[in-house]
Amino acid sequence: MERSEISKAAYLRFPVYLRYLKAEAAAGVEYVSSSEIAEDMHLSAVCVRKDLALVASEPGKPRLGFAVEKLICDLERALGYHLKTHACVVGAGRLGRAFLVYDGFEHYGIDVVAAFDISPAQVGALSGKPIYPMERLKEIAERERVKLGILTVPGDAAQAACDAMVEAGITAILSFAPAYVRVPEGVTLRCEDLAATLASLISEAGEHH
Amino acid sequence: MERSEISKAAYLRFPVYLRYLKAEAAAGVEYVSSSEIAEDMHLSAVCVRKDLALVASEPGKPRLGFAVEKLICDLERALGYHLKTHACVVGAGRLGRAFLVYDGFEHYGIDVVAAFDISPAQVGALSGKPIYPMERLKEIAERERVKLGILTVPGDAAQAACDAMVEAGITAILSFAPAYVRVPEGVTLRCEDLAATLASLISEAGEHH
DNA sequence: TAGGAATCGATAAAAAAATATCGATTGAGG
DNA sequence: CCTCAATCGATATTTTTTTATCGATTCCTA
Repeated sequence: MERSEISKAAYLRFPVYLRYLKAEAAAGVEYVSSSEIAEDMHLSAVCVRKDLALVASEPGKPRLGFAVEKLICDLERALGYHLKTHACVVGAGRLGRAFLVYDGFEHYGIDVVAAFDISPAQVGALSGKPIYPMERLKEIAERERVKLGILTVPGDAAQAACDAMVEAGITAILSFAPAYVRVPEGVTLRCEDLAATLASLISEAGEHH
Repeated sequence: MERSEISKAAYLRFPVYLRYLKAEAAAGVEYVSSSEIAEDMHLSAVCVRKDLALVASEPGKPRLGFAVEKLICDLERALGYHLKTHACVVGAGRLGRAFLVYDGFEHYGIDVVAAFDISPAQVGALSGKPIYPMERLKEIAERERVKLGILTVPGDAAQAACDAMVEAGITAILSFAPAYVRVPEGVTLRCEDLAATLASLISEAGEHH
């Protein structure tokens, strides 16, 4: 993949550019310059130019800037949104069910096909998406070629659930469980600590004087 | 605040250390060395030592390492979890309601006091937490000294809701709305694009060969 | 049609962060 | 009680990321 040349930090900015550009496109803007983007997004213009140079399929035009629609396509391609991936939710609590029925994933090439829960009370379906008992995780995940798992169980159940996901062949896990979990080599784990994110936001805001 | 000397990247690692240490503490471990942490967390030992040196109130002991309990306290203090902050949820959909009743925030010094929604159908309460109509946002936020807002509305309502939050005196916003929103100077905004996070996870995992 | 203003992209410099190296310290084992 | 092995913390180096500078390009306007 040629993306290895793209810096990690830049990669994290891409989704933000994408949203910005979509907002501009919706407003009827055809061309946008690095300087404009930089100003609106509170970034340095040079940084924006460098980032865009990494993904833009055709160079920006002096005096005009970049074609918005074109840039959106380039970004989506660079981000891999044109690829289709099956995902599942493990832990059908409030948060898990929110993910299960959230319809915003499809634009990103992600299809949440099912949820799993250890409690029989949760088993059933929600908005047409099935909720299975945990025992069927491996069977369904293999059948549906699920490679991505969203972990939304209580902290004390996190490690066991995580192990089950790995066992089921899931290779990328996004965990919202408030616990430290280990995964074997070859499995990508990202932990989203919502409370910690909030807390860091507070201290960031506190620095604004 | 003396935290300005702490690197941004290190600050992001602190919550992960904290979780790890709590897991160790729960397992009865009293002392832990940088090398152990590094190995378990897939980091460089030097990096861990440097990070811990930033927060540890007393130096680590050669041959033993750091006192786990002590380190937990130091990290929590550095992260500001001992301060109390009031937060509110704007948008009482599935995701918003999940945040409203989530009981994991208190350990981080965050108290979610209420939710707001534009739809009268959502108004009421959930697990003792009130859900008010949007019109009362300013009144309640000011009364309860709410400085932190969690934005969980549909994309097309995001900017308006965000403006209302700013108007109500909220200075830090964590947005889960799939849209690009602008905030005035002095307001801290963090966007959590769940779908984009998932998508980035996929491509990260895809690089593992 | 020609000048000018603003943008681009490339190269270079600066800043930040991660990693490596090394002597000093200290608890454990003989 | 003394040696050994492992850890710490500090300094130095490398790598990564961001910011600055500058000539070339090209679209708008007169």
